[in-house]
Amino acid sequence: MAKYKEVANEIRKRIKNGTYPIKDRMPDQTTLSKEFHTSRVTIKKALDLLTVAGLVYTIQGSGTYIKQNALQLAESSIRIGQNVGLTAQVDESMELENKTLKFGVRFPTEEECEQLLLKKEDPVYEIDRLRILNKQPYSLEHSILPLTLVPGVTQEVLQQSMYDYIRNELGIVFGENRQTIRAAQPDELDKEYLNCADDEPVLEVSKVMFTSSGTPLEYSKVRHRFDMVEMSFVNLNTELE
Amino acid sequence: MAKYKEVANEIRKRIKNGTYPIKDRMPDQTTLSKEFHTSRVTIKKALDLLTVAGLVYTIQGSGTYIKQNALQLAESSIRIGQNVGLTAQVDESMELENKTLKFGVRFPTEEECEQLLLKKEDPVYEIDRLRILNKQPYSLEHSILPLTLVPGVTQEVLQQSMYDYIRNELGIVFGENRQTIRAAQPDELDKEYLNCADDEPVLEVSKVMFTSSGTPLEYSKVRHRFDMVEMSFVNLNTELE
DNA sequence: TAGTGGTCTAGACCACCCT
DNA sequence: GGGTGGTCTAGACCACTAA
Repeated sequence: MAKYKEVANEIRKRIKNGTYPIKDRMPDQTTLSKEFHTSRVTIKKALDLLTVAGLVYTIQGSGTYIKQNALQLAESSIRIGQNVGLTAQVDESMELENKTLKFGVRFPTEEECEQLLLKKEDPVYEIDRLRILNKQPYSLEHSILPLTLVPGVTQEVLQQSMYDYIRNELGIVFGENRQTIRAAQPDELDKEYLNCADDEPVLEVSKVMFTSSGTPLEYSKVRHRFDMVEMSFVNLNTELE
Repeated sequence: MAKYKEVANEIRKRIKNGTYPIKDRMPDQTTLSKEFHTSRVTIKKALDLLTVAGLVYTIQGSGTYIKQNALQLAESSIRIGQNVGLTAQVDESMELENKTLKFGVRFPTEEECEQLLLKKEDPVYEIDRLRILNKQPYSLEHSILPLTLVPGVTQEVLQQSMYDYIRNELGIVFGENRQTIRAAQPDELDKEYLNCADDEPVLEVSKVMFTSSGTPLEYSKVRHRFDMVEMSFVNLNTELE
């Protein structure tokens, strides 16, 4: 473990246990560098980590201060880049079932070419799955994946986790993803599989997943019953420049 | 402008204009430090910026590489922490009108106390506004703000921008915010003001806005017609650790 | 084994806040 | 003017990759 991460963790502990009281000013960087037997640059890198994590903030010429909501953050598992997820999380006690509705190969549509940076002749998998949580219909997932990037998909893979297969079997490292969320009226599939009445909407999440090298890997649209999920995230530093 | 930011901008330009081709390896850090007449540490800080921005990625022992989707990012205005917003952006040519439906003062509910870290005796403003875009009902906004933090709100402020008032008149610097998005069936207010039919859902966005020092400033719920908005964001580095 | 990125140091100078 | 954070340097060592 790098020293600046160790220092950051130690300071995080101190904030959590009250050694550095909320809203107080922290010891200055020079003092900290002496205490931790390290250079000031290393202290600065540690404090940068905590700043991005939302625990502290600095004012040049004044000092480093603890945020008032630091304790909430120290408790939770929110981390940089990891701050997006379905609130209705699936935990150990829940039973998740996959039902494959469609599994085929075809050429991509124009929209899919654009999203996945493909040519018209690059074949893709088209996969429709119904996710069932505790015997209740949970979501309808429509996924498009380039055949050349993600080869060897089988019915068995679809029953398990597609992402586990991509990560563990194919050795692909995930990078960023882009999502768009909207509310929508239920269509025929929603009514059939999610048991939506005419006036029961769905929350639709479109996502493009990229590898760490920036290659588009998957374009998916997931539809949820409106009463089954909500999406939460933290938006940092809206006042940059 | 700090030197590492200048270097980052120059490298960004080179990626954009093709000096460093997509998916190629960049010159190594030592070479770059000589070219820019600076230290390697400064080059590293510049590359860190570009990494967070999603333009490049590094593999220790191997090199620094350009991401395949770097060009899309270089074009767009997406920045760190700024990567969340309504897709239906309001630009200059659009006409935005505010209609105040309710403007009152009261004590907070239990939920509001929890979200805003208030005591039961701390009074709050309760504000309901209808936003009208190009003569079309756009959103219904319900806001709760602590009276002691945001004093002096007037009808005139509500007609203009509340955030401008908080920033410019009160000198408060915004920090992070937390949002939750869900789909919902229309209620009576939605039907009256957003012209929702019974089967036309709304997209509801709950938000808690914090100051830079981490004090909760505003708790709001905004409801949109399902066909007027969608929310987009970029989720970075899902594979940390 | 050679090349490359990751980290760390000690000291320096500057910009900014506060009194 | 004194204190504090932001930046920068030159050099060093380590960890990892790739051949």
